[in-house]
Amino acid sequence: MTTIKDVAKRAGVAVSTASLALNQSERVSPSTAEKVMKAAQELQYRKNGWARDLKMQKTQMIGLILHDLSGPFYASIIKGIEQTLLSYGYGLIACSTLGETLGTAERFLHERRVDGVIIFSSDIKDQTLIDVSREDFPVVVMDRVLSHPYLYSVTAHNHQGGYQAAEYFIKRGHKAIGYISGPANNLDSQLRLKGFSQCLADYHFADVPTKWHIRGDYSQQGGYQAARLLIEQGNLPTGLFVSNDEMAFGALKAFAEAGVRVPEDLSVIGFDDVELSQYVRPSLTTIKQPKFEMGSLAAHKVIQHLQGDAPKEHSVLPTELIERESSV
Amino acid sequence: MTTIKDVAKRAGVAVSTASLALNQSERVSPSTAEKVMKAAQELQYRKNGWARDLKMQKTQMIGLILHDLSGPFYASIIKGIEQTLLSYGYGLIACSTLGETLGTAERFLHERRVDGVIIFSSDIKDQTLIDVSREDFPVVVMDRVLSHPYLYSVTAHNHQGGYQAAEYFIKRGHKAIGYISGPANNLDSQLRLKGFSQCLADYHFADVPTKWHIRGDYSQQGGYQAARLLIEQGNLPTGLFVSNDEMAFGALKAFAEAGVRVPEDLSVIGFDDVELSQYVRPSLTTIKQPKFEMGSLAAHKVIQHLQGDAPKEHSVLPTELIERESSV
DNA sequence: CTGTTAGCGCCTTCAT
DNA sequence: ATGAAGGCGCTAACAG
Repeated sequence: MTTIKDVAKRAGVAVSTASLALNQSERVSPSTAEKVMKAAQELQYRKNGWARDLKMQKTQMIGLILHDLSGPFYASIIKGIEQTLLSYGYGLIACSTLGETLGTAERFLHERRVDGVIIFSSDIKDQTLIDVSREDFPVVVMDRVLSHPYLYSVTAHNHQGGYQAAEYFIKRGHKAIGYISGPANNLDSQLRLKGFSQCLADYHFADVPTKWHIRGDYSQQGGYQAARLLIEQGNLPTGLFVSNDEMAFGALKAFAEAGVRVPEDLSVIGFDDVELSQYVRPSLTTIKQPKFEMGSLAAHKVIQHLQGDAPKEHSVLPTELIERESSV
Repeated sequence: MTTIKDVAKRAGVAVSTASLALNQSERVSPSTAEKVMKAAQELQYRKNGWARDLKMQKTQMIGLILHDLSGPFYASIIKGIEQTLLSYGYGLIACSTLGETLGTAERFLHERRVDGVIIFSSDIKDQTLIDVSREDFPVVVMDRVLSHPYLYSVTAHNHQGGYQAAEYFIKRGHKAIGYISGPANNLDSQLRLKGFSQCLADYHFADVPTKWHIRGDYSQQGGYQAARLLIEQGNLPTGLFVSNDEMAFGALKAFAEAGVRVPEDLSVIGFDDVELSQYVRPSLTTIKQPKFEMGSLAAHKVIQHLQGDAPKEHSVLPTELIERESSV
């Protein structure tokens, strides 16, 4: 392992000089600079980023903790985060909390390996986040709202989104309305349901009967199975709100297989507006979350905090119903 | 920023003792251990991961460099990598090469921030990989094949996959065959095309005429536009091979909109077997890459190398045609 | 069982 | 313009 020392020795200069040269400082003569560069080249020198960070007391990197690194839902959010971070000269490194053990995520959280983190994974407990956030380690959550110093949140207005879905059904004259919800421990899902029920109540409709309220897990398979359940009960609703697009895709598959026509027999509304929503057949009516903006805003908050600018604690971004072919 | 020194002082012990206690060593008496723990608690001590890594000369983390952190195609690969890494006690951190600047990716590559890397992004040049790989920094590429010490590769048998697609069309009696390829600089795409053409030649078919060979960019939009182009030419082929599933989704949308019936008027075959392929309508016939295995194998190679076990340099995994509704 | 000492690789005053 | 020395936070001999 060749270090800056080796480079200095080979170039015949002091370590400090080598350091300066390697960092393009002006304070070193062109000739020595060149010598150093040449030596570095010859020795295949690679700087050790962590040693530098240790000295500098910062990494210029923000950690992103996701439940599932590759969920389609995260796509735009990540882009939003990445772009904003980049514009401030920060890098993004991501990890997931998929495996039982929180491995890497823990290390980001507990070992000061990044300058701040953005979290979108309900696998991390509230208490952990509270414990871990501090003045020089801001935390932004995107899947819940937590009030604590150094802890910020950016979420979509899930309640509103649920409300919009219900209102759509009501205004279109649907009477028989069903709901496929997300994981029980998931706050987003709870809020969507709450908004949905609220709207039903506001319009003096009965709440969704339990036989039409199936719990899913936000996966395509889960949506498929939930829809199968609905189908096997006979007697389908005419409007079905599925609390995320992925499950909606699974549900659409199940309906297609069972010969249930969407939207003729059954209108389906999803949630998220994943890119693919417009590509499935029938294309999916859905509640859009402003994902790119959410990501961008989350990144802004981390950076602003790091720069001492005290950003707004909680931001809730509006949702929007996007009508496509799956509903009528 | 509270350090281990502060903890030691507060607990009234030496730094080394504190270190031992904090790392659950047996060599420290329960009573002192407790004192240390208590002090750490009170001071809200967080260990500094980099300092530890610096000392230990390893991070126990592998970097994953993707073109686009959230492409659906990566989903299974990431799971494969993650699971294997985990079983060896390694963590995974990922970054993308999306923004113009390779920012974080560069830092992984050049600054020894991880113990090894796995790469699936054609944004990184061959030469960079060659320069950067070394005995104590193994590199595994998944989007190309490179021969160099400390550089390993895991790919799907893209040539074979292309061949399978063509053979399917031929055996089903298709005479008019089209092709939507990927980005020009993409090796995978080139191989798929080559395999496809090879098969055509083997069966004494003419190669795909240029008017039916459209270049895409592996995105849904790209696939959509490519298909539009095909449609506007009038005169469609009866069999269309699209070199990845994402583009195929876009193409299916274009065909649906234009009233081209799939598979009655036109059979479509994709490539990858992304999870969603089975959920779109019509579900997509596609060439499956063993993504999970590929990821797992890539991870194994990094680890094996790190453990001094000299893994096989190149691995090419077989593809498989999965027939669904989009072809006949 | 615990403390002393010596770095890991790097950057940065402070001299020269 | 360059060099010497100190230290970031941590761990690991080596003594005691």
